[in-house]
Amino acid sequence: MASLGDLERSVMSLLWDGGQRLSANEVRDQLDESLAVTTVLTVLSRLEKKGMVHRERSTRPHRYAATASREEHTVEMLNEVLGTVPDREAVLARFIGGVSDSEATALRKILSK
Amino acid sequence: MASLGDLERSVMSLLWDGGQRLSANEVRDQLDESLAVTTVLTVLSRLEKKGMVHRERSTRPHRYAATASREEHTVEMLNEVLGTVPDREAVLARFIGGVSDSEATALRKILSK
DNA sequence: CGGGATTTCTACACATCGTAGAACGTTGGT
DNA sequence: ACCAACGTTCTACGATGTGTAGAAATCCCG
Repeated sequence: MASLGDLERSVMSLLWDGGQRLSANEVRDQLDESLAVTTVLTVLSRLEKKGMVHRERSTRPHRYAATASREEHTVEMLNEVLGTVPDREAVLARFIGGVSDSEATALRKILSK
Repeated sequence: MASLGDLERSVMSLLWDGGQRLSANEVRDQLDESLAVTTVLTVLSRLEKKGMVHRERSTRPHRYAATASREEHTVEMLNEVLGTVPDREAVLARFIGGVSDSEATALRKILSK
C-alpha cells in the first residue's frame, strides 16, 4: 500500500529529516533538481492521499508535514513484509542470524529492558 | 526491486510451500483460478527475469523452482526496507518495542545462542 | 479591483502487472 | 517422414502507478 516512487521518497526524506511544515516551494528549493512547483504539489497531493503527509490548509502557502516519523513508517513497512509470510518467527530467526555482532548486542540490550 | 504483484506472489507461494520443480501446467492446476497456461508461463518468465525462480530447460515440460526459500527471500526484503533508512538500529529498536511478549522471548532465545 | 502567488485540473509518457491469443517449436506414434 | 498434440515464445492490450508539468481556477495584497 505505502510503496513509494523515487521522487516521493525524496520528498518524504526531506519532511522526515528537515523537521516540519514545509511549503511546496521550500520542498522544491531543498530538493533543488529544478523541478516545477506543480510537480512537487502533485507529489505532495499523492502522498497526502496515501496518508503519509498531513496538509495544513488553513495557512496560505499550504504547509506539509510527515504524519509518521521515518522510524514509525519503516516499522510499518517491516510488519507489512512480515505479514506476507505464514511464519513470522522463522523469518525473524533467520534475519537475526544474519546481523552483525554489534547489532546483535544492541538488540540483546533492547530486549533485556 | 523484487516487489511482486498478486499473481506473482501466488505463484511464488506455491513454489515455496508445495516444494519443488513444478511445470506451468501444475502451477495452473494448483492455483486453479481457471487461468490460461500462457498467463502462468508469462508470470513464470517474469519471475525468472527477476531472479526469483530457476527454470529447468532440459526437461520437456520445463520445470520451475524458487531460487530462494520464502524465509531467505523475506529476510532480503527486510534488509531492503532497512536499507532505506539512515539508522537501522533506531528502526529495529522501535520494531522490537512493538512485538508481543512471546515473540520477544523467542527473540531473546535466538540471540542468546 | 488587478495581478502575482498558489493550488487544482488535466494530461502525457513510461513502467509494471494481469491477462491471453497467435505463432512457432518439438516430439511421439503411425 | 509426417502429422497432431502439447509446450513455449512473441506480441499485445487494458489497468494502475509514477514523474513530469502546462493550463486553468482561485486567492489575497495593495
